[in-house]
Amino acid sequence: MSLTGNGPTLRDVAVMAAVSIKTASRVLNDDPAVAAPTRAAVMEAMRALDYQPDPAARSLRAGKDRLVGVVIDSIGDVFFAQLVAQIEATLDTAGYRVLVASSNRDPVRERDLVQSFVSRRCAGVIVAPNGPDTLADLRMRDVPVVFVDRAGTLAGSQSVVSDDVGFGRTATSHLIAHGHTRIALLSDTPVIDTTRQRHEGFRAAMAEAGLPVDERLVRTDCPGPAEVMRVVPALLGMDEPPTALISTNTRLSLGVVPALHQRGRTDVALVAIGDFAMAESRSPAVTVIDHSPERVGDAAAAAMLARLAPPGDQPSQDPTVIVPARLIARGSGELLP
Amino acid sequence: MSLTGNGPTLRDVAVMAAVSIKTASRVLNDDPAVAAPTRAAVMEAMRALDYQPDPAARSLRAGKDRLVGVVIDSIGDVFFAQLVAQIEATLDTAGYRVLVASSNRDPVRERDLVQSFVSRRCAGVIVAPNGPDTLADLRMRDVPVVFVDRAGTLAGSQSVVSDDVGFGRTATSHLIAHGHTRIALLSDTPVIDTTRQRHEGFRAAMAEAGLPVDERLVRTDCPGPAEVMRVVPALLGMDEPPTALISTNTRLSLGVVPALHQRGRTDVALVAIGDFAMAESRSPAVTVIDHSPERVGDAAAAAMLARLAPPGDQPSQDPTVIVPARLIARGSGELLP
DNA sequence: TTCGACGATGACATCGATGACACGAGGAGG
DNA sequence: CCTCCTCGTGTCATCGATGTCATCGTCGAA
Repeated sequence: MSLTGNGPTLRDVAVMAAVSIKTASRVLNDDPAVAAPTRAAVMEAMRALDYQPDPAARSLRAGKDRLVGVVIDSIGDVFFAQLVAQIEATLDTAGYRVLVASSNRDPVRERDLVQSFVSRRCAGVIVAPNGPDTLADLRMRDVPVVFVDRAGTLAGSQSVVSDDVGFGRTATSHLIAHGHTRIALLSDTPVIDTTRQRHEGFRAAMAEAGLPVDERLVRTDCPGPAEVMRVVPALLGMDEPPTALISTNTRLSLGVVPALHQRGRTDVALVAIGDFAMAESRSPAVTVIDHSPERVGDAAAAAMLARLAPPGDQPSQDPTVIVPARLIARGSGELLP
Repeated sequence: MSLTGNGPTLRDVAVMAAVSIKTASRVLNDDPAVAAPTRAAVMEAMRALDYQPDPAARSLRAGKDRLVGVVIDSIGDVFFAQLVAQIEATLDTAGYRVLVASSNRDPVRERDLVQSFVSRRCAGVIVAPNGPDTLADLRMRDVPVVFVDRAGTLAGSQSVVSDDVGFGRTATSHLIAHGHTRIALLSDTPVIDTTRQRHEGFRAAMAEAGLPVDERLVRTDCPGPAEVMRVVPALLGMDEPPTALISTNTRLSLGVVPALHQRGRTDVALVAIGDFAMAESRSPAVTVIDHSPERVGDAAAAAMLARLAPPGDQPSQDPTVIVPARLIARGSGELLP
């Protein structure tokens, strides 16, 4: 009597087909060394019993499971939700299942989650890292790791990131091209890799144009929409207020847009990094830099599948894949000072 | 030599502590029948080796895994993303991991996913069902099922849904109270349970007010924002156009709002079912009925944990938990005809 | 005719952990 | 002083599948 009350096992299939368990297992694994009639009998039995292999047993014996762990900041964040959706879709075609967990930006939790995924025999792990070397010293059992959104450091791993420097640079030079010289940058802490790089792009573009950076306009104290709604009025109330704003991520845009709206400031130029729902239907419509979660997710999943493929046809990829920037001009970024 | 190159096993711990594997296992499972010094020695060994139990082996032997499968329409959908985030957070406190998969509204895929989760020995499954009886005839092994968002039918299961009839009724009577009599309902197909119930609430409110329902204003042909953007102008172009709109879900609101905006129609009343980012910062701000994914998710996870608790302290809950409606008046729903 | 090769299949151990049950030591009760 | 019981612990089988190696025909080559 089965403890689990579970469905039929390979043993049941074997009995019904009058072969040994091993032979049934061979059929299950497409082992060519099975005579055609035998194979047919086994397959028939599997169908008749509606047999389904037990992943736990397989995983235990084989040491691998068709499972990919995904650790991101939060599954509730729109960007990551769409990222995961795409990862799931791409991996699904290869028969992999997705285990998700939110790190809440906590490097320790991130580490623990990855370790637990590895212990769980995940075939691979996709991680949005919170800082450098978060995964150092883990017993990785050669489980392939792909970092997304932010580059990670780990021997043999691969990163799929966006062109964050390009994001910052493109947004900035777009505004400069429209005559702006006092440009404010709204961002969370530059501890985050992507944030730092967007800053870098901003400064590079300013330098290239020979413009000075007023540090009072570089705000790194905006973790979320609530803070932004306080910071924007403060900026606009300065003696020499900025004529243009750059919102460095979608979460912040969700604060910048209402803040401007509340004050009826349709004259302040704005470029948002990361597209968002209804950006098109504002007045003016919001110019954004498309930070497509789908493209990043698809690239990450593809990279993972490549590493999961049987060794030999390893495409030996670049250690870092960069998804490029794309500016979508809609009006708010084209306002003149 | 281990096939997996994995970390230490219980055997290693046992050897180091100079006890049998079984005793080590007892310590691991908090079996009281272990002498204090022995327990201490084993724990010390576990710490020293940084031992981590193998979920696959446990799951195989015990027939259960600390994993809860979640099957929703799409993890990319904001509503479900937040729902899952909350589920994850609540389950995490009890040490459960989340396995997610998107059904894409396909009942067959939904069925397969649930079956695969059950075969995988998930301790429980949370499902947003796509139609009645989608899970009939599955070998469920007594795995508890909790349906979310839409009620499901399955012996012994539980549903956590929103008060969808109430959503429809509240939205409608709110508009009626502000003098509207020609109210258009924008929705996707009433095959979806929640949609049907919102319709029901709409008709009930109309009937209670003694108002006739003009069937031309009841649009069930809006699967997404794109269609809505065609339908809204068509409605407003009628001989006797509606003076108020009800958007029955967030996805549609993302089309209704731009559609009205494009035409500068700030005079049309609107109540949206489901809150969304920046609903507050429109002109007029959008009156919504808060369809809080967090509350639904938390209730679902709590219900699951209750069923997962050791039998005996089963709180014998209601088969259906209903999260109530809450209208947030912001302006657009209070416009007069 | 005999032997080696090969094709098809099965017996058995194994992955890491837990359940059933047995066993030895020591204390209580007759 | 001898049972009987309890406590702490160990032995063995088991969960469901797969790797290793043995076995048994059968057929072609010497």
